[in-house]
Amino acid sequence: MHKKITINDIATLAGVAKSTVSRYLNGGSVSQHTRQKIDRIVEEHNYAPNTFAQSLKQQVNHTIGVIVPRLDSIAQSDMLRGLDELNKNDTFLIVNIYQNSQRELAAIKKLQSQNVSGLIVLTANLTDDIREALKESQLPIVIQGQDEPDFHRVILNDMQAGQAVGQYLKTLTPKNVLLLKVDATLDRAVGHDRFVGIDDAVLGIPHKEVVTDFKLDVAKSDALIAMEKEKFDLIIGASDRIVVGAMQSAFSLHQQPRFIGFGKSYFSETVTPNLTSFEFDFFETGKQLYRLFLTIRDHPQTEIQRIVMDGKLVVRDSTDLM
Amino acid sequence: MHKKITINDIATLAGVAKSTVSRYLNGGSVSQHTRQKIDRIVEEHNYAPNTFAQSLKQQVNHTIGVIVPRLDSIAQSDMLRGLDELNKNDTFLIVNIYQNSQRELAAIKKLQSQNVSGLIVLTANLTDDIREALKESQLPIVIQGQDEPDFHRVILNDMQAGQAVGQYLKTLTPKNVLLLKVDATLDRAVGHDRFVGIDDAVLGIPHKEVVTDFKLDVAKSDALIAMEKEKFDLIIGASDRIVVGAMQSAFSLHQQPRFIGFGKSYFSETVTPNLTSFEFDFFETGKQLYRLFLTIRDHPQTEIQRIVMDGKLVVRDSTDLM
DNA sequence: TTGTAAGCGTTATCAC
DNA sequence: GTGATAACGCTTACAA
Repeated sequence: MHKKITINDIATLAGVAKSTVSRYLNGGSVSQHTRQKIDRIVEEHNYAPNTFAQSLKQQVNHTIGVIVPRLDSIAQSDMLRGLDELNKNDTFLIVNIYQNSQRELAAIKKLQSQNVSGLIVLTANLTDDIREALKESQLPIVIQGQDEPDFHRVILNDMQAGQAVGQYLKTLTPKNVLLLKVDATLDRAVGHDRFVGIDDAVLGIPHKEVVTDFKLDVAKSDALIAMEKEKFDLIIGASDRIVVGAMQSAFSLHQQPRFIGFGKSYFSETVTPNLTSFEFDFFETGKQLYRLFLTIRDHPQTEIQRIVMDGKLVVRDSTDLM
Repeated sequence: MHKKITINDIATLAGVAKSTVSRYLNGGSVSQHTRQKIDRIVEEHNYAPNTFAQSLKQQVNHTIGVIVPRLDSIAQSDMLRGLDELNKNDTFLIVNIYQNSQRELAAIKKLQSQNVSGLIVLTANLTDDIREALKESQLPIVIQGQDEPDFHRVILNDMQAGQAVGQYLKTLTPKNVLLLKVDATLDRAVGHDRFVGIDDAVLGIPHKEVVTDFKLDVAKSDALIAMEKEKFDLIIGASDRIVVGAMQSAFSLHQQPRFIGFGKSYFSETVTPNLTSFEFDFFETGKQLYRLFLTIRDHPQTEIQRIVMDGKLVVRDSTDLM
């Protein structure tokens, strides 16, 4: 209702100097008497400090830019939840760049011009431009995704993931395995690292490899083509979404192979049968990111940190039912 | 690398007054000569204005607080995408309140103290506290969700949704219908409005009503109990998630009823069979929200606006296949 | 075209 | 315990 009240207004209303009000607000020593007067006024007018003036004066602010590649993913929203979980005094300025590196570059620039006090980048793949822009920045920065040697980072142990799935695969004694991969040059962690252990495990087992795409439709039709030619009793996809595509193709072909996915998605427990999947704890990953960020913000000289998050295989009906 | 440079530094480096630099930056008249000098310096030092000082001076800023009830929902992320789509100069400060009204109240307070220039609230249900806090605020505010008469708002036409599903339902000539509702006192739009047309349509058709919960597990077990007692050939749920729960129960009972959901979710096209669902265009809803916000921000005296978004029934395999 | 100076709301220093 | 006063970086009359 009332116009925004300032420290100055309070001072005149209380008949004191603004510096006294400031002291009052910041817990300095104030006499009983003035304290009460100011108390009343602050209460009544619902005073809130002007954060711009504060930031300007104090030369610090508690806004952290968070760049996310997308929002419609459980991985991203869980990581954000992890950030929120540990947050006390910071404000996260979340920018969705819609998996577009142009937008990402623009976001970095814009966030810097907004004087954020640091950057948490959840995007996996840094282009040269972006890597450059981040390096030039004097801000504390933490990234999540690929294993970039020049940055403080929290990464997922995709190697371990592949090993675990490889081990498990053997216990299923499949007759013919279909591997749905993605282009390793676009996403090394997923396209390459995740499959090292699996490639090992399928040696000696009949199998076929198809390079497909993260999109559901593409994966679905690529899988369909492969499954029409020969029959598989185990299908492993580079991501849950890819596997769901394959499931739909299987359904339409009246086939019932077993399935293994990766990631942790909205799907694993809603598709039928529920999907066996190697899952990472993105919530915990978010917390680690924030901890790491605080560390390097408060100790700028810290040497480059690299935190690796392990995951675990969650066995559900898609490999268990039949 | 370099410490942050200010307008003052540029001025001394260029040997001019800082007001000249300011004029240069804001497109005022500057001579060829000085322009070039300043150009060089700005370029070289990668000058970016201090937004705090700017906002402090200009008494305006372009940060809009956006309160979302959750992030792991296609509805929310599509609305946010709608906001981004139309955005030119604003910065959205997104706060996830995790469907917790305590957090929501805190978020409103915090955003105000951060001097945002307005609020876009995507939460459906306002508690008295929150309604109060929003009313007291002198900021431009737009809400999405329930039909709150005192606020500028964009709402979904849940009445129309129910009518459309009711119409369609009749064409399916079901023998026995299961309606999975939610508590109307908690969410009137979903619990009540969505079912008006459906309740009409099932008059004269055998049917059963169960009040369940938005959570997948709860819906699943509530559906299971009902489905064990009698057999249904059509199941309608208040949300897609609820229907997915029912689908899983049907699967485990080896039943194959038809299904209709509401909302637009990550599930509709990943479950098998794909789900027939009444869908709203949340992307468009987000755009409308932003348009409405700009209108009321720029014309504070505008009378209360109410925008209604229609949706449409998308028929997929879950009612079509058998 | 350019410079001087005041002021945005806050904090901090330093006399009183 | 209190109150001038300067300063943070920027914009904006107004004067030169």
